[in-house]
Amino acid sequence: MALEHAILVSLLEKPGSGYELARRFERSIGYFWTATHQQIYRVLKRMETDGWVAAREVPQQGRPDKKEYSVADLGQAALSSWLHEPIEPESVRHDLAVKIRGAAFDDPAALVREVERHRQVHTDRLAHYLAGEERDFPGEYPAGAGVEPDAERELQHVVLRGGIAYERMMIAWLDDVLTTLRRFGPGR
Amino acid sequence: MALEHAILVSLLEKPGSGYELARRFERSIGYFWTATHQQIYRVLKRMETDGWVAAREVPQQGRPDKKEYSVADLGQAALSSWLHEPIEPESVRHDLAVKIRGAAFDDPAALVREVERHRQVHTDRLAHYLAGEERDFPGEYPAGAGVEPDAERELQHVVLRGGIAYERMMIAWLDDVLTTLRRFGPGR
DNA sequence: CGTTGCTATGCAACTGGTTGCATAGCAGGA
DNA sequence: TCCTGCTATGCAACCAGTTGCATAGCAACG
Repeated sequence: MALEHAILVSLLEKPGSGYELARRFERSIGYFWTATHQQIYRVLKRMETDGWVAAREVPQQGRPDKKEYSVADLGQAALSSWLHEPIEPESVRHDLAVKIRGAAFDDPAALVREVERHRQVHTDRLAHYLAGEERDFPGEYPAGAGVEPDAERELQHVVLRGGIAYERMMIAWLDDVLTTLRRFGPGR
Repeated sequence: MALEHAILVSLLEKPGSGYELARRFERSIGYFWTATHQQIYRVLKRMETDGWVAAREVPQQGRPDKKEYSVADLGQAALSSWLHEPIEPESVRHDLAVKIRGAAFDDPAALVREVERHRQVHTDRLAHYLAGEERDFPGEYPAGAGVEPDAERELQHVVLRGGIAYERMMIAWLDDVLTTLRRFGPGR
């Protein structure tokens, strides 16, 4: 399980409340790890009792108070030991691939719309990533010349580049899928 | 949930026992949908009581008997209706991306080995896919000239091409990650 | 003043997936 | 003969993740 660790990383990058974390999981972090707010609150509570994070009541004006969490020493240690133990390359789950192979026993042409919809989602995500890269990492080259560069920033960037590469690959593949599907007439 | 549907597709491609399905989920299907044998047996039993699949006792020589499952009409209908309803583009979970961003708060250089290990796994999978493509789809071109081509075969191929594209993308990205990681010295 | 909507947190029930363990047939080698 | 190993199936307990619902503060709008 890596939700705890994803939360630790996010809180190290910037402390925040459960609510704020949930919002981050809808955006940047959410592109490689998803979690609902219920899950986050539950895990956060467990992490607090385990001493991984410390909570601080923050009164706010114009909105309800919040509990701002930050990483405690135990949490830092837990993250560190997790980083040092090997993990298995993630197991993939592609519903769409199941559908595509299943379409052979139904109506291949009927999948075209669905695949086009997915393609649109990936195109949107790519545009969103590229905008984020433009905004947060302008004028940076993969092989920058600076001595001892900023690790946090560079590593965020390389993860983002991974997202970009993934979306580009998906779009190209979905085009391949569409070409293939369109070779079959309607009906079975 | 798509495990039921993945099983239906697999059984339509070729009927088989729970054990055989479990083995398939370790290979071809397993590359876009994972499942353990326990999960498969449990779901298979439910599918049988729901009338989605039919079981047939097959006595074997030299090994225990097996229950061979094949898809029933209700299962075919269930698959068809699933194929026609839209699904959300899958939520990704990349432990490695969490680790990479987390490495900024620990020791970036210590991740090099782990990333190299992952790169090796993806290289192996790519080789495995390419060998399978060579074996099962020799001398085929993306835009084949045949009229009314074999849907099952072509759709299996396009899914395989997706796997190949994914592995190539991952290898290239992991190289990018390694280059980035190596710019940081050991220790924090 | 009531409604809508955003921030902020949480419980309870359920479903899907994992892990550990158990059983049994049979083959082949030590 | 016993042990290892592969085929084949399954139970029980647990853990992670989802869904539905509930509450509450406060702002802005009509």
